[in-house]
Amino acid sequence: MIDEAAPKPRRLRNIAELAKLAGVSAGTVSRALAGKGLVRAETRERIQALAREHGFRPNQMASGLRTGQTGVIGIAIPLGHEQGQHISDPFFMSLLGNLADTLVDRGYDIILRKCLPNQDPDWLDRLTVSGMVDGVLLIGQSDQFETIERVAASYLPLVVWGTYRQNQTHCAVGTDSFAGGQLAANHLLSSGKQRIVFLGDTRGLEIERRLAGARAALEAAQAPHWMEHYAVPLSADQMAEAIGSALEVMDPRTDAIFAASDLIAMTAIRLLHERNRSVPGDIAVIGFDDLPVAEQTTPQLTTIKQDVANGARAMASCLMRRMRGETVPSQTMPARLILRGSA
Amino acid sequence: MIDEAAPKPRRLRNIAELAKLAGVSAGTVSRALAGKGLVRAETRERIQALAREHGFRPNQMASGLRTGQTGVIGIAIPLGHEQGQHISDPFFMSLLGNLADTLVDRGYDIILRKCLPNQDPDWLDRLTVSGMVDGVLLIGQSDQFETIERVAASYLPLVVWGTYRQNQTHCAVGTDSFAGGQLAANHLLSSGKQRIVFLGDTRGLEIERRLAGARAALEAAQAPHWMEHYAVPLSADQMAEAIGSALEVMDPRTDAIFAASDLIAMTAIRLLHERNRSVPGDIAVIGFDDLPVAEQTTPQLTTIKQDVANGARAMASCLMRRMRGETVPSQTMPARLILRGSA
DNA sequence: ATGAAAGCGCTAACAA
DNA sequence: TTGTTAGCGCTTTCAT
Repeated sequence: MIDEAAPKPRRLRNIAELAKLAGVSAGTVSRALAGKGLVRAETRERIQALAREHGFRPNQMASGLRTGQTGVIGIAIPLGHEQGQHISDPFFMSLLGNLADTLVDRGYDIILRKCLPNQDPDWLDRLTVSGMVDGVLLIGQSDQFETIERVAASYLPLVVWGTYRQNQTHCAVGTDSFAGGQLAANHLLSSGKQRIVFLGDTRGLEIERRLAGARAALEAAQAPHWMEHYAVPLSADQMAEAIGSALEVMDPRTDAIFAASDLIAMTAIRLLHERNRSVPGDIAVIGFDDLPVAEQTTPQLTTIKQDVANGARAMASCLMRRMRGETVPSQTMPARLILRGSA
Repeated sequence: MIDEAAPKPRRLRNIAELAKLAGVSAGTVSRALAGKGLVRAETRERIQALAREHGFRPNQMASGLRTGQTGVIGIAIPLGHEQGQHISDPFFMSLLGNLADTLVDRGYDIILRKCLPNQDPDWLDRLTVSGMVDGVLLIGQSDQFETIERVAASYLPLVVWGTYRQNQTHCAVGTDSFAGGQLAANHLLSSGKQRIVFLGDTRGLEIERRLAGARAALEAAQAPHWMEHYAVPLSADQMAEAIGSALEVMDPRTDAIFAASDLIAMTAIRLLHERNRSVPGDIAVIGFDDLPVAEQTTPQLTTIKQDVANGARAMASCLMRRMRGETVPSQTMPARLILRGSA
């Protein structure tokens, strides 16, 4: 049998080949595929049908190069002081998932990058000037405030999840950590707790604000009370150990723990159980984040909720506007107390 | 003051501008920046210093277009039958984190994409022929086995996390789900449990194999026993409801639950507690995945461990070899029983 | 409505 | 060792 009938659907390599097949010029194909109205409807549909049939899609690299737009947003997770090599923080993961959703809805692709500022001081520039992205989202400030400020001074389409400081250059979207800390401490105080231990690594700006908020609440309250503070790493394996030793070292009269994250809170609850200390009877535990798993613990976790869904949308919308050249101010999302069983 | 002293560090837009600044040609700059040995050491270092000083980096789009290599790997999460719009499954997230680590180590960037096959049958081709990626990793097969097979037939650099079926074309790396199911069921049987309920959506290939393995184990055992099966969605909000109603409907003599994931297991344990059924006394619960949180529940979760770290490394290494043109076979990672308190 | 041609920024073959 | 040049695949004036 002669292969005259076979349409020979060899993979089309570029617009020119499709153009030859359609008997038109490359320019026309480009216009047709872009769906612009500058092509006769009949021609456009014929070309689109042909493209579909051959599974052809214009090369995004070439089009990006030509137009100066890539259709890609870079999302970077800076791991400065954090010990672990892994992107493990479930809150960050949840934020990432929400960002992915909202960016996809807006037609953007995502380049995901884990950055290690200690090994590469240029981590942020590397992304912004790579030519691969139209804008950059940072999940967390880590301990890189200065670097972010420097880059933001000359690179507009950059939005960061984290804390806003007076007069900072870069656009930050984040939960009101200070208010969240106040909320947590006030709740503990109003349950009659007075001796609070804070568990978290305050080298992270947000964590530091949570502690500051709690301290402020204690000072505002007219009662005998105090607060201790122990640093706890974010990486899963070292966390339990650090919390365990904090539990050993801390004042035995401690009657409440304010954990900088739900993960820390959950681990603390487990370790307290192992030591036969009841929660919240002996020691109340309050977390931060309100991860989905906060409902799954026993007792269920009382915590300060960060609204990731709205946070992600806010970040995306700020970024879009900055990509258009607008200078958008930072934005703070409210923190909310979620009352469950642990405090 | 005249600005003669100011080095006027205007942003360099391309290699040509840097070349002019260095008094060499664009070609030389390109070679110098690539670190190749075809440039006099002194010249190379001078150029590199200049680039560093001005924060210049070659445009990756242009270089990608020219070389046909992008240095980017696409990671796609297909959500076919899954209801939720969100990339929420913590096991997938954990795999993603590990993949990110190992790919970064190999010098690759990652394009992350959430795919909705029901809304876009071309979801996979869109990524493979975009020209944006050197290879593609799929996190899960969802219900897209046929589509993956079709694409894999003509696109070599594709590796999928999931199940291997006899004679399949595409390269799959995954835990031995069948063996994992056997392991789980045999453990329950050996603890004297006989009436097992399986909780999970068997439209996912891996889930289906876990159930099949458990069934096989039951049949192999010479004992009176049976197994029921209830579908449970992956999305967090609907999961609890589905499990709750399963708990209502199921045979009251049920003495064990085999959950298709740790998340399902944790939710089941919580709901059982709420109904005053003790775990594992009244009902044993065994999970699947061994997420970090499996240690945090009360009681701690007995589960079947999937080795994500090695799984991610295996996927990456298979992909690299396929990108070099080798045809690499599928790979199955062993499942392991992790004994804790819940079963 | 369509074609021709220039050029986005880079790399690599070829020349010198 | 370095410079020159062609061209990766696309979009977009400018002509027609």
